[in-house]
Amino acid sequence: MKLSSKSRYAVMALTDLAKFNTKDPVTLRDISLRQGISLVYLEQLFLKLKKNNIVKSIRGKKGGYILNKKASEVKISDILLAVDEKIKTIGCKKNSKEGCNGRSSKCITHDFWEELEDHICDFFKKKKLEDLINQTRFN
Amino acid sequence: MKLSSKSRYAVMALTDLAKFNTKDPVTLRDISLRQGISLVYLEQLFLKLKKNNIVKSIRGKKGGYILNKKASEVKISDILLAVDEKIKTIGCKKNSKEGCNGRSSKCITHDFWEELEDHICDFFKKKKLEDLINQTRFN
DNA sequence: TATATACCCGACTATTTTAGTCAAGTTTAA
DNA sequence: TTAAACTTGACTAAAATAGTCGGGTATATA
Repeated sequence: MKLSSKSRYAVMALTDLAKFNTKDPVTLRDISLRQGISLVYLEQLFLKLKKNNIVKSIRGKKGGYILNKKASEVKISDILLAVDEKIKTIGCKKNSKEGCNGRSSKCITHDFWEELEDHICDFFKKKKLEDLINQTRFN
Repeated sequence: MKLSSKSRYAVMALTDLAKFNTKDPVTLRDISLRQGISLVYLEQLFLKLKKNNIVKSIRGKKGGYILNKKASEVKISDILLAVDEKIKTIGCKKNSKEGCNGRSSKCITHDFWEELEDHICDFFKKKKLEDLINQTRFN
C-alpha cells in the first residue's frame, strides 16, 4: 500500500507554489530546482492541475503558475483527484450487481475495505493545502 | 493508492478460517473453493501466516489450519505485517540523516505523509479479525 | 517585431511490482 | 501403504509506474 510519486510530487509542488505565491507567478523551473522534481514531469502534473482549476497559468515572459483559490480552500483530496490518484483498496465495484469476484454478491470482507477507503478519504478531505505550508521547515 | 490483492486475500482467507474454525482444522482447499482464491496462492500466504504465528498447521489426512490465537486477539495489522504489506506512503526513510530526496534533510511535505501513514496504521491496529467475522453476510 | 521564456501535448520506454503458475518435494492420519 | 495435505523455490506474463523525448504554441518585454 503506497502512494504514487505522482501524487507525492503534486502535493509537494503545490505546497511549494503556495509558499512562494506572493505576487508574481511561480515558474515550474523554480519549483523543479527547489524540490528536485524533473521539470518535464512537473509540466505533466500542472497540465492536469490546471484542467481541474487548482492552478492558473500565466504565459509568456515572467509567466508561471498561481493558485486558483486560497490555500485554505484547496483540499488535498482535490489535488489527488486532479492527478488521477485512485484510492481503491479493493477490486470490488461499489454498486455492481455482479459482485466483487464475479461469484458472490459481496466478498466476505467487502464492508471492511469500504470502511478503510472512507477512513483514508476523510483524511484527505479534511486536510487543506494551507495546513501543509508551515508544517515543515523549508529545506 | 491501493492495497495489494495479496493482503486482500490474506484477510479474506483468515476471516473465512475464523468463521469455520469450530473444532476441526480448515483445509486450504475449502477456503479456496469458498472464497475463489487459487489454492497454490493460498499456500504461499499461509506459509507466511504460519511463520508469523498467526495460524498453526496440522499435517496429514484430516489436517488443515487453525488460528493460533482467538479472533479477538488478531489485529489486522498483524496480518498485513505477516504477508509483507508495506504501509509506506513516502520514499523518505523515517530516521535517515540523508533525508527524503538526498537533498534536504526533510522534504517539504514529510510530516504530512507521516501523519497519513499513522492514520492508516491506526485503523489496522484497532481492527480485529473478530470484527470482520459477522460484518458481512456470507456468500 | 523579434525572441527568449514559459507553457502545452502526445508518444514512447525502461524498470519494477504484482499476481499467479509450475514442479517437486515432505509429512502423517487412516 | 497411500492419499490428503502442507512446504518450498523458481519462474513468468501482465500491468503499472516513473519518467524521457521531441516538437510544438503563446506572449511579455526589449
